[in-house]
Amino acid sequence: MTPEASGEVESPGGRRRHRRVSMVDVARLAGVSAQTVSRVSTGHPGVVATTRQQVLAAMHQLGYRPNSAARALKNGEFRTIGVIMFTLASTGNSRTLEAIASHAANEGYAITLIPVATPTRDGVLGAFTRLGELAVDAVIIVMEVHLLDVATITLPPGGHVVVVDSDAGDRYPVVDTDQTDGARQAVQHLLDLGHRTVWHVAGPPESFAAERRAAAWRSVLAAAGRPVPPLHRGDWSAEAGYRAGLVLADEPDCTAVFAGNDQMALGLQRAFHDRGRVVPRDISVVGFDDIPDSGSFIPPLTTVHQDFAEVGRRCVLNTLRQIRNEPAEPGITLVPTRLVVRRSTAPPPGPGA
Amino acid sequence: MTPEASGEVESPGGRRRHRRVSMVDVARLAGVSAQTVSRVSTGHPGVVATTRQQVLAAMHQLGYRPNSAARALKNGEFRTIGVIMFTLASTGNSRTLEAIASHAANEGYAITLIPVATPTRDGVLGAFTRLGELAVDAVIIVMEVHLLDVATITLPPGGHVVVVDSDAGDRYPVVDTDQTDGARQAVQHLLDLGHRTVWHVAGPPESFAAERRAAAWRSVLAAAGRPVPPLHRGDWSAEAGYRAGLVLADEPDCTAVFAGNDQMALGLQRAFHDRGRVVPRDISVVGFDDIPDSGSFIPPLTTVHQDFAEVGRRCVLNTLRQIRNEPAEPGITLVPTRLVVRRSTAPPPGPGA
DNA sequence: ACCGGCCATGTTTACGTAAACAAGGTCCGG
DNA sequence: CCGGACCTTGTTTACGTAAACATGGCCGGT
Repeated sequence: MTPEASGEVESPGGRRRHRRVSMVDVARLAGVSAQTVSRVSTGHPGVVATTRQQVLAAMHQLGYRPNSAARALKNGEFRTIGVIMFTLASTGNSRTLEAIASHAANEGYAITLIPVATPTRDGVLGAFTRLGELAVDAVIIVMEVHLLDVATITLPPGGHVVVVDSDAGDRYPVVDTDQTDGARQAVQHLLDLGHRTVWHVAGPPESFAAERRAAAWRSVLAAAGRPVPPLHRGDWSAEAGYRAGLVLADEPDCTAVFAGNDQMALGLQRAFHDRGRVVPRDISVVGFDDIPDSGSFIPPLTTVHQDFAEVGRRCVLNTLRQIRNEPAEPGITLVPTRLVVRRSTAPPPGPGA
Repeated sequence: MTPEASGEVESPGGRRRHRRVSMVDVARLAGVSAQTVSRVSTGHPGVVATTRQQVLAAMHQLGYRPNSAARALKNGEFRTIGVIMFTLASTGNSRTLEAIASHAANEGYAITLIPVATPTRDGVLGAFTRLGELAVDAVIIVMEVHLLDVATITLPPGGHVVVVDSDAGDRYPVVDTDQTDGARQAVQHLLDLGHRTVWHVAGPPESFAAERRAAAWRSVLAAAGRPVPPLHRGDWSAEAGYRAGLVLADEPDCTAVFAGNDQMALGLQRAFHDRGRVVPRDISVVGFDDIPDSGSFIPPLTTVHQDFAEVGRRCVLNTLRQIRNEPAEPGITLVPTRLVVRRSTAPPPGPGA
């Protein structure tokens, strides 16, 4: 409650820009040189214990904090990783970001978030242009949309880039969920239950993830010699899933649907409910993502669990390897998925029902 | 990593240490002084057009990018805002962060994300300790949990702080959704439909938002002279809502429930569905947040819409005012809410059912 | 005891930028 | 035709830190 508890060297003239405490101030108080303060500050060995204590005491008394700008200028590194994201609205992106941030923090790195508000080519290029002058040592690009070829983008400083959820050829390391295997598990699960085939409501065609899941769906059906029903498209939203569901509900031989994500699965379930098609008795639904709510859908959704935390962890790992000039995992790092079976899937209705 | 300080590995065969292009390099190429390059770089007036063109050409040719560390050191400002968040898992936090990031970007500020992984007192204090050396001009604290009094926290550099969704007394400016009015609208809507009273499933007691919503719920009922049913608690999760719903479904005179957020409302709906209580015929449900999925719940959820984008905008506004030493909006800035009526609410069942 | 080496600490310097000051040129009025 | 205001460009300096180099004291071996 006291606005100024311990009156310090703070200028009494009001809110005047009080100069920060620097190493020189600490050095003067401790009776040593600035270099010794630097050694203590960086944990450098070769400072005798008594001196170290004096310096630490002086630091504490003055409230000394290292100036990261000066450090960055001197060392040529910012201990900061830039993260470029198109939106935080999707569960996947925000969970990945959270994992990136916390793992980076563990390694002593801060995260600078670079939002690309408008997912247009110009918006992206503008962000990359400004990137060069950003105080970052490396960049993680979370690009779920292939608006432009990542390989054509100008390099950020130092050329340290890791790409998530995208396709960068072999130019940059890529970390991604194993979309293909996840979709395979989903479709296989439905086939194993006895469904003749599986319908698919895919995400938008500009999404890499949507394309991979759709391709896997097609290939599993083809491999099993099953007919491939017409593909339905949504935009990841529950509303789009609902619209697709209204159409699918009228397809008499549609008994199993693999939705591109959980939100569209939610819309599907509502459409089937509205049309009187009971899930899973009449029709089975599988989602993708395993968002926290999906266990509380009506009925609880069988879905493919994505390990966003692991994706974030591997991103940071790869990024730090690049920064340290260690060999990064080349090519693409795939994070495995896991099918979570709940209550939205069942064998198809018997023919003599 | 070995802590040995010998690590001066300057491998001559390896790739050259590609030193960054500085103003001096540009100056040399353009045949001017470094100061002139600086003037062009900062858009300073007083450089004749022909000279400016030469400098710009040289910059372009060399791929010059200003070194933000040197700028920060010189100017004493980083053009960066730190954002402290406890979790990105909640819709509200990630949407708020996104709005903060995009508005800050519009003003030429970057966002540094500071995650507090463990919401313990030590975790928080640790984050604040490290804060002092972070390259930020101001800090926005999104603290939905009152683990410790914000007022007791040591000041970040410059003392520029804006708090979201919390209670900082009058020490720092606060921006928050108008929780009280939102909850009032929800409860009033149910009373207006003819319900005798409204039950409430609140968020955890350590959440400011949960407490405000519960208090408003109580006060509206009291003002209307209605009985106040026992309070149920959840942890914001759909699963907690489900558990509360199983209990409430057995309360014969429970015809209307106000859930502390949409996810708990989702759980409530599933519990009522499992218990054969039809929403909204037998029982009405109102949520809070208006997450994108809530329009696709079964039935579509009536809920209180929060304008997270506006919260983020006001945060940045207030923060920049502080940085610029302009008078900030004092006290608390409340962002209004809006009731979105969908299909989970209806008049109570008639007595002669 | 002497010398060489090692250890703790001090001094110098450079990182890239931009404010402050300096210098040279132009132009206009008197 | 000269003085001074103004305009463009150059030079100096400082921001805070840490590597590189310098210094001086202590200790052990011969």
